[in-house]
Amino acid sequence: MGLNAQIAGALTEMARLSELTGADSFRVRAYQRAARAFESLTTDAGDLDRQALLELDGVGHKMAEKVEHIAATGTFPELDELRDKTPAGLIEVLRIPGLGPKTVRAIWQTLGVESLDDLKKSIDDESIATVPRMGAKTIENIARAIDFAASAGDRTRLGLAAPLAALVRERLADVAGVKRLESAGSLRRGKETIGDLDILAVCDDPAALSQAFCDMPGVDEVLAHGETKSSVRMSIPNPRGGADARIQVDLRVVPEDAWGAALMYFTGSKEHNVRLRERAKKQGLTLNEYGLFPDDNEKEPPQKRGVKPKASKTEESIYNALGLSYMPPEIREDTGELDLDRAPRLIEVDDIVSELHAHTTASDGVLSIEELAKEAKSRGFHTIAVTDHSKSQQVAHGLSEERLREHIKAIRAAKVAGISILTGSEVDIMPDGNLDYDDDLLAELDVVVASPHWSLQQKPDKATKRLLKAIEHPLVHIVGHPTGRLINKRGGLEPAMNELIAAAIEHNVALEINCHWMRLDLRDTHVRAAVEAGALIAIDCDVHSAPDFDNIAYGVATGRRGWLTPENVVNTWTKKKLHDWLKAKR
DNA sequence: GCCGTTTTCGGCCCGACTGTTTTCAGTCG
Repeated sequence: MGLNAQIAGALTEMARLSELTGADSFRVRAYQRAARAFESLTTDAGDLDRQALLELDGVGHKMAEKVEHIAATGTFPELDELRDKTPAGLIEVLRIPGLGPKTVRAIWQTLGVESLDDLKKSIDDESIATVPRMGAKTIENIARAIDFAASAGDRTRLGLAAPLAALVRERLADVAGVKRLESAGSLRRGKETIGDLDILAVCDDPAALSQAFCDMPGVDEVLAHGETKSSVRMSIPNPRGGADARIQVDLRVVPEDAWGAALMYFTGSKEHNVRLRERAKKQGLTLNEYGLFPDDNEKEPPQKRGVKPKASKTEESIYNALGLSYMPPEIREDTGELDLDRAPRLIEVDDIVSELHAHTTASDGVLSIEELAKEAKSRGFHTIAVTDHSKSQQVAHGLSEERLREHIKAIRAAKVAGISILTGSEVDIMPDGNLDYDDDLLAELDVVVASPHWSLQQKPDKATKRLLKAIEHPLVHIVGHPTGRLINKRGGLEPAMNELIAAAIEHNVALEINCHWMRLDLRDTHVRAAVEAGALIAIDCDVHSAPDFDNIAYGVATGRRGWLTPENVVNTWTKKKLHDWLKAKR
């Protein structure tokens, strides 16, 4: 684990433990905010002096001192003190949906519950009923929430959540009187994993919509069933067989006039919304999910008193009324976007006109060279590169030198009208940083994508050297999925990303955003660092079959989360510009 | 614990829903 992650982890733990011991909520929020600053920090915190630490959002003198402690010792005195006082098992109890710090604290102090197992026992022997405000219904809900947490497991990956959300919207769109329907939440912000799905609707007959929602196939539990809000739990079939994943889906029906305010509110992020409401307040306004209103300090909310909002119908009108330009959902994370005079023109799916990382039946793909090229052509691309695996990837039928030479001939012979087919390889970066083919063979290829596939548990300094060596190689164009992580499965390499980015700029190499929803590698925070430094980015689908081209949406979303604009993305370039860049390395 | 174009102290976003109560505490987003 890198230092930044370690700092973020320690501060998050501090926040959780503080909640459990009854610290005031503003102090808890301060720890959470500082933790987020280090989560998204792309320089190594160890390289920052006191002054630089203080410049981070949400870091003051006391926090900086604690951070320096963590860097030196892995912990800090206040955290150690709280760890001594608080059972470690309570953190997992806190993760059960519906159980907050107050309740966990109560069952801990009155019953001595110190872990999830203790909690289950207290339900079984009914001792939990002696805790204040603990009625039969609450106990029943806790029991169900424990089961749900066990079966839901990790957050759902974007590539599984997005199709499910589309399916839900499709079903609801058939209900009479539905006028608007949109996914909100972290799905709309394009996060790599999703906690629960939020669907927002406008409908003439909210009751019918809500009923249809709760009656959908796949719903196995209804949590709430009202006119404006309904919640269900449903299963996502596992594409590889085995146990289904479960996810909570919320439907909210809102008034048409408040659509923009509601969409903004339910899209989040929470931190972004908090900042917006603070900003509104400073301007003598108040912002809620019904609109932006004049702040008259009345207790009753303005919309209930018939006060006319300054803005509410569209998100753009609300941002404008606050003196801001429209913010694309992907950057609404309170990581500096609210300081912008104008939001950048972010990369879009339609900007992508080439694919430089694709496999055929020669290694582990299912398409022939021609089929691949035709599919790419149908997506409006001017160029497709055929980059099958290199020889070390034996499980993927990686190509020996001889087979690659034959393959090059076959690729050159293939013709599909209207698209350039380039020869290439996704060549393994060996653990020592050498490549899997000799230079004279690599020099024959139009495109070289160098990727790490194994030995992915190397120490950070070794991983950095390994990847730097590949970047410095004069024949390499692109470094594919640079960390090799698999979301929710494998952490992958943790190289010093800033060094890689600096080297990539120096050696005119593009770093890949691999679009597969299990990878999304580079991840959003890495992209942000690359964008700030001005590095080239390749957004590629790592195509193995035709539907893989659709993963482009996830890669583009990841780019947008990193504030990526089209100019530095090689896949947006014209054919001439792209081919000139490739040839410059030959 | 952070922060300052009203403030170096005294604020720190807003509302819905649920379940427990009988006027509200806790959780969530």
